[in-house]
Amino acid sequence: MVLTKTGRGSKRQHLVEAAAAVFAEQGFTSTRVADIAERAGIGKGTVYEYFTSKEELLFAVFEWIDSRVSTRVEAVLAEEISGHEKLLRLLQLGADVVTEQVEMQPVILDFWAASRGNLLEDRHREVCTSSYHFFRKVITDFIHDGQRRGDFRPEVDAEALAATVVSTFDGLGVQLFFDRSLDPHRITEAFGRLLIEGLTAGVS
Amino acid sequence: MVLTKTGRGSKRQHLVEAAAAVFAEQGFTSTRVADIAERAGIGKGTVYEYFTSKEELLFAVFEWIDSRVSTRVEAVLAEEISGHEKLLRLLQLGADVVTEQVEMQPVILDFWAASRGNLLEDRHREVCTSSYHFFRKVITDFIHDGQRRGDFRPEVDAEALAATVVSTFDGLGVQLFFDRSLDPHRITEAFGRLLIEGLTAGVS
Amino acid sequence: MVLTKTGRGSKRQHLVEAAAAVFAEQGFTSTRVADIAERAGIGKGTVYEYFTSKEELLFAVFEWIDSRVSTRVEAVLAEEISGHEKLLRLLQLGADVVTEQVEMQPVILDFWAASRGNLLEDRHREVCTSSYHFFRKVITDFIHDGQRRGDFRPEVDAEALAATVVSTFDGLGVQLFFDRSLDPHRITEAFGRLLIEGLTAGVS
Amino acid sequence: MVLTKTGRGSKRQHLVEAAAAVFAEQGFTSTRVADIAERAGIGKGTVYEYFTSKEELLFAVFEWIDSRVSTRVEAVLAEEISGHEKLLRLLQLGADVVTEQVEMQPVILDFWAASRGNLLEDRHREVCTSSYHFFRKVITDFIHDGQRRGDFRPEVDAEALAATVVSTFDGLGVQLFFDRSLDPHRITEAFGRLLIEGLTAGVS
DNA sequence: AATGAATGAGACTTCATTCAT
DNA sequence: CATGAATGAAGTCTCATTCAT
Repeated sequence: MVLTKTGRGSKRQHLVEAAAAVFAEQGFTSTRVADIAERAGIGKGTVYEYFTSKEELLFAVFEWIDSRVSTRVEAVLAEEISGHEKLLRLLQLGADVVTEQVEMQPVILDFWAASRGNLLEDRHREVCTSSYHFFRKVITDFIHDGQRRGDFRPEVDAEALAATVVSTFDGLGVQLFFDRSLDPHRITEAFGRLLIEGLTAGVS
Repeated sequence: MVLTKTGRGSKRQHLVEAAAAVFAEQGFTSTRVADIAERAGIGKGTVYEYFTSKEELLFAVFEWIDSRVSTRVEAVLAEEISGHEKLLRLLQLGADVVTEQVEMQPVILDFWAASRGNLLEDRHREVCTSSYHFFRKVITDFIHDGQRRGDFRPEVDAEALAATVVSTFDGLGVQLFFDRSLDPHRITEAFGRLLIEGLTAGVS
Repeated sequence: MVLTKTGRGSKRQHLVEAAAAVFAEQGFTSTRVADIAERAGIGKGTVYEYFTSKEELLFAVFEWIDSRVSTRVEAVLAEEISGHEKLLRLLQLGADVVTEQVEMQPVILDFWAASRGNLLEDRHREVCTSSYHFFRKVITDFIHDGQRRGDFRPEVDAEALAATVVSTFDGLGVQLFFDRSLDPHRITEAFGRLLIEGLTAGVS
Repeated sequence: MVLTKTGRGSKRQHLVEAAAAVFAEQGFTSTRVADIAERAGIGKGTVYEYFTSKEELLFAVFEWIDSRVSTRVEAVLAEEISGHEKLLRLLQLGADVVTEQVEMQPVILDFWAASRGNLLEDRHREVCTSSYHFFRKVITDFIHDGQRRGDFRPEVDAEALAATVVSTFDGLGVQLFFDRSLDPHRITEAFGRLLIEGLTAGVS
């Protein structure tokens, strides 16, 4: 491995990605710290130079996955396109993420599940909650924006709809993980049609 | 404990419910078989008279939870009410279930998560897949029915919508588990409005 | 099973034989009391009506095996034949027993092994010791008899030779158990030639 | 414990010897891995750094015992002495080994017994068989040698006699273990006289 | 006498974590 | 910084034995 110019940060990141891969393949519980170290090409003890525990690594992996999605979402939001266009792009992104991340899904399931019977239970909840907050806020703001501009129907319950959207993609990720015969883009399209209609129906 | 007249079957069920409670509280991994036995008021070894492993118990719990929902869904489907009414009742049921089952949610998360790195991985997937199949079929049939009767728009992609509905409630269950500030009925209502509009817009 | 007229004794014996068969097949440690009960066609709890423990059953099996050999040995001793003839018959019997009992050998090995780390350790030793005593005495007496009659050389150490004979057949049983390519009759014949020569050389 | 200069290999050997001692005292079944660790002065988990299972340890102990005898036998064979002298030395060695190893005998009994009802059954058999092969071959070769040189009678069945010798010492080990009143040297002497006579009688 | 459901002691083994090098 | 040998806590599961029926 040639990581000469890499600083501490990137080695940590290297470890996060190795952990993500192994967690995804074997599941959190079945993964031994030694497996991660091996995958990362380092010694078992070295893992503890970067993370205080296996669980901490799970947090880091979850946050990494989460941040990658956030980044992509923010990129779409920053695009200078119409609200309608942006909605389509966001839905498209959701379908893409769900599709690309099927193999990473078990890590998310592990993170969710690990929240019980654990000293870090509260932190789990916080991380999840704040992630949900972020995504809901993005969508809520987006809807409010559209409503302000007169693109979306004003009577729509933006918060509730945002929660629905987040739920749908979350649930789709799970469902797809277990049943690969599903077509996320087709499903997203159907959902998108519902959304667009619901948001714009009757609007000029 | 008074279980005098209960046969072997109900003792098993008694155990399933004890396990469900403990799994929900402590999480699958943190639960020791002894905890379940204690909760059920029996000896540790007795658990193995009814289940071959702790994992088998998780299966049983999941199937129990799953079947309780199925039963309620089927009860609604059997009601002699209009398609529109039935849709509302199903959504209502979804919100109810999600609300009532928040405390059971971790068991579902555990079951999902337990599917990786496990000899029973395939069985996990099968159980999940067939559960999804069932719920999607229920909704697909329901939509098709409505389309046949002219209640719903014929161009709607029933399968995709069914997957959406299932995803939404699955995701809502998760989201609610982490963030109790959410109001599932309000969210369901917003989603329901979308659905109804999407299904019936433009239909006489 | 038709055991109508059989008294308690024969049911016990029935159990001993069932245990012998299962011990021989699976080894003492790997045998569960339930296996024995099943083989005997009775309930698991019933075993304890006849034997106080699994170990007690092992004793009974060993003693049964041992007594069957003793009986055969005594039958040969009772025959009215010359000392030389009798010696041949005894050797023949040894080879036969070893051959017939290969499949029972593991029970003997289990019994020997079970003597350590056991509350009944002393009893194990006693049973083994007395069995050895018996067989050595038989041979010692036989040699002394022959010496008295002038058939065998008087300077032969009867006790030591008896121990040798017992050792040889014991060891042959073990060796044959592991290596079925051995021919016990051929080996016994070679040993017998040694013995006869050693006992009779130089005697008229 | 001062093991500073000892490499990994000798630590393993240290463990083998600790295991041998504990197995001999308590028997394989009654020995807990923790007992061995304690005797070796290491942690329980450390045992598994060197051996994959308790059974594997039993193999190692058996092979160690076996190899020690082999080494001594080979040393005698390498001595530059007459065939007759060598035979005496081998018999003497057998008696010595049996005497010195009485306390180790239960380990051998355990190893023999452990061969049944076990996934490693075949390996048990192989190890025993090859040990027997070795010792029989040593004796067979020795007899053939003597026959070639005209020291031993040519009509003697070398293989059968070799099996007899091995059996005798095996059996003597067992018998002595249970009955310490026996004198192995006296018995060996009696057996030796038989052997020598049988091998050399009538030869110049 | 016969049964088998219930029991709980007990042991192997795993693996996250530590720490001396 | 890096390592991996050492550790011991912890938990699943087995099974001999009991005992109410």
